[in-house]
Amino acid sequence: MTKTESPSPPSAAEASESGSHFIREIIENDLRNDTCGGRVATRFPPEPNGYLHIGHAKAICLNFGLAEDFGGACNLRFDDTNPETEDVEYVESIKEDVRWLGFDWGDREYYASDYFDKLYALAERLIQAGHAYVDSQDEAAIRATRGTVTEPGQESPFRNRSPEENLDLFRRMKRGEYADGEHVLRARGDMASPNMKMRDPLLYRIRHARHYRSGDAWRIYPMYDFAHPLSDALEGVTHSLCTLEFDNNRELYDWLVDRCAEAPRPRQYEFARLNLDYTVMSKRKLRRLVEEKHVTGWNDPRMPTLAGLRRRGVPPEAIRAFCAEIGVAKADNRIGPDLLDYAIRNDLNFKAPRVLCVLRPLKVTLVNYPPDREEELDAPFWPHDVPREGSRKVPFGRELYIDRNDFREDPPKNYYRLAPGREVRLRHACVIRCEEVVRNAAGEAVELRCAYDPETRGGKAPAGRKVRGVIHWVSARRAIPVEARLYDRLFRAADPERGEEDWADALNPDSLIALQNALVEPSVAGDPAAQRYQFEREGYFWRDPEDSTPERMVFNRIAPLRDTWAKIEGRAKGAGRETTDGAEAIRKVPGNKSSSSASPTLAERIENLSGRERAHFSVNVESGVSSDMAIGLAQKPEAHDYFHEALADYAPAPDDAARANALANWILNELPWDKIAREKGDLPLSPKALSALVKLVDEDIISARTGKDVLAEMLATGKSAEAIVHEKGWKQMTDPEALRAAIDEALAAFPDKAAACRSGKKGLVGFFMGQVMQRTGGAAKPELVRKMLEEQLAV
RNA sequence: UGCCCUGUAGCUCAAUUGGCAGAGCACCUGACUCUGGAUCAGGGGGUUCCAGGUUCGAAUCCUGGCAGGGCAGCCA
Repeated sequence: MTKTESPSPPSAAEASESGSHFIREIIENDLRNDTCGGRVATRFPPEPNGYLHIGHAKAICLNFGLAEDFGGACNLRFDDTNPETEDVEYVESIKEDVRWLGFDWGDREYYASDYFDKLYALAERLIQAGHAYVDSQDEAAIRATRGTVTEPGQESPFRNRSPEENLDLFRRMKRGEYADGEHVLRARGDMASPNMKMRDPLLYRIRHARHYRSGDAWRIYPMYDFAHPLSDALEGVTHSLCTLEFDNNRELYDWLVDRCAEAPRPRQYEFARLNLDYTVMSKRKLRRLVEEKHVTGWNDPRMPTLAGLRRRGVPPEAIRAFCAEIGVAKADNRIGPDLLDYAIRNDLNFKAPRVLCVLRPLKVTLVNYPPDREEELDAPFWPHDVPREGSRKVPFGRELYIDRNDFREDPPKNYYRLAPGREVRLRHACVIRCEEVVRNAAGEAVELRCAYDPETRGGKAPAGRKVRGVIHWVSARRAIPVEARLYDRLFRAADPERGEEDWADALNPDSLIALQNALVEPSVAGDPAAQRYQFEREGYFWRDPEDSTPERMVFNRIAPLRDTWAKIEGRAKGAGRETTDGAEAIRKVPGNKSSSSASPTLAERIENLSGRERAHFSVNVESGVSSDMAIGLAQKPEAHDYFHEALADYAPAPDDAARANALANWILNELPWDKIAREKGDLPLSPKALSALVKLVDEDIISARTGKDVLAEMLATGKSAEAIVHEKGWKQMTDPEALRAAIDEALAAFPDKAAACRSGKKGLVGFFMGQVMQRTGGAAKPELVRKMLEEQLAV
């Protein structure tokens, strides 16, 4: 028999684990352009002050996955720069979790605390270069002078100390001559920067505290913003991936790397962290759940920690598949628990042998079965559609147990399990009919007296006999009593962190249901502790690694099975079983996407112009451009000047409104102002050169589309429009004969699409436009092509 | 109210960089079945946040708005 788990399910193993996303694209680009030293080095940088959770798994899969995909390596680096919160306990748990997920950091296990000497030396260099200073203001003063998000800060009175004095003070800080908080080392940034992170950020603080690794060697400790980028540089990391909230820190990251590291330098990229519905993910909140005993510990099976998921029985492969499934992007996201369940089931379906376990027993006596008789039925471990072999013997006798849920006194419509007078099949056994219900004083069913049909044993069904329901069961005499723990979402609200009312109030009181009287078939008795099963029709289970003993087995439900009956029934009752009440509503609130607030009218926009802009606006209107564009030009002084220079050059008809508009269009819409501003550069194109280009378009020498290509070429090479058009032979094609040929060619190449288009799929005209433009190297006159295409395709 | 990031199907993401708006999950229907599981086949779902503009053609470019998130720890 093959009961052991196979390494990977066929479906999940194929897909590239880290998917395709913007970071992968960046890396591919860097490799192509050789901007990262021809290699890829990443790192996973946890702070050892808490347990890893499934959100970290996303980061781990990303960093290790990318490194592996590109033949690079991923370091495990502990970002341990805060002695007051960190501990080896966490280091150990983190290492265990990463290993468990299946990643190997080889000998690249690093600690920021191991870099303290090097970091200190870099700090001294920064001081000597005048880039950092010792500030002796107290904490409150520093906070008060930092300004706010809308107001600039003020410079510290200590900001202009000499490098010598700074160095002396810093060294004395290091020697421990000062108390906590007396001085700090700050970067000389810009107290007026719109980015708060650049307002002379703190680099070092005094902390008379014992560090779990460096002991009492240091009295000063670097801040994250200092240690992190420089640790990356020290390790030769090329791509430093972190979550979105560090976006603002990137400017500082670059500032430090620019001053302290050589090429190839690391670069930081940010992605959105994972948010899971019905749970919390921040370390502080998780810690609170533990400390207030809402859960039994960091590894409580309900926790989203990797330790919790592991204890629940979730296979690491399922978590990796889940991470691949959710992707990597920059948009905030919330993921429903169904996706994780899906990943777990998908994995376990191929790994977990099926056995029978009755969760809520209800006695069944087979009245026509001999009291002393007992037999062993052969039952395969795997369903027909899982290509694995193996079976076990299941004891069968006169007295059995079935699940209470599989019997209804008063069955609803479409219920096809057991009910008075009804038949079901016992899985792997035979068909029984419920003849009599025995009740206790309260009127509850305590036993069903049933008749079994010997003709139906071993899966045989006498001709014409159709029994829809199949239920699971165990032998009363031979089944093993066990505890089964059913886990559900920890919170009732989809996003418990949202809203100010105490999130602990949203806890789900039924997140753990411990069934003390469950009964499992005896075949599981000798199995290894890590064996996972599917309890048929119930879900995936394994032994709780903490509480299960051979004498008293305790099973955790890893994930339930999909339950379409529950869905049908829930629908019939109107309300679902669970927590959909307020949860769905809460989920929807933030979305409120459509907002149809009107944008300002033209008049209002003109009204809002400053005096100077208004003057420009008038000039523009006079030169013939539309009000809309006149405003646009007026609001962008560079563009305004550029326009008028170009227009002057575009004579001989300066009063020609069409020409002025064309020019304004090009200047406003096509010139890369954004990029110019970003790179603080000049436009590498004279107004005269542009007006020459516009002239070519106006005179129909080239199409507008080609014009854009020409513009790109001009910006790249600095050549004139005429030269480029001449060189590339980009003159516009207007000859109907030639166009006809290109169109026919395109239509012939995609006959099915042409047919689809003729029969009404209008969108395909665009497709054929693209084809023709491609075939003519972009030279065809588009208006003409479209007209001809539309005629030909009769749309 | 300053700066930054982000808005594509119910959810998570694509869309070869301006040329047919797609996939997985979820949902619905059917088939199969000794698991109401799995599998298979099919289906519904879209104002690509909004409004303008450029273009033969815009999810993609431009302008203006709206919404959500982040930033004012001597945390990371």
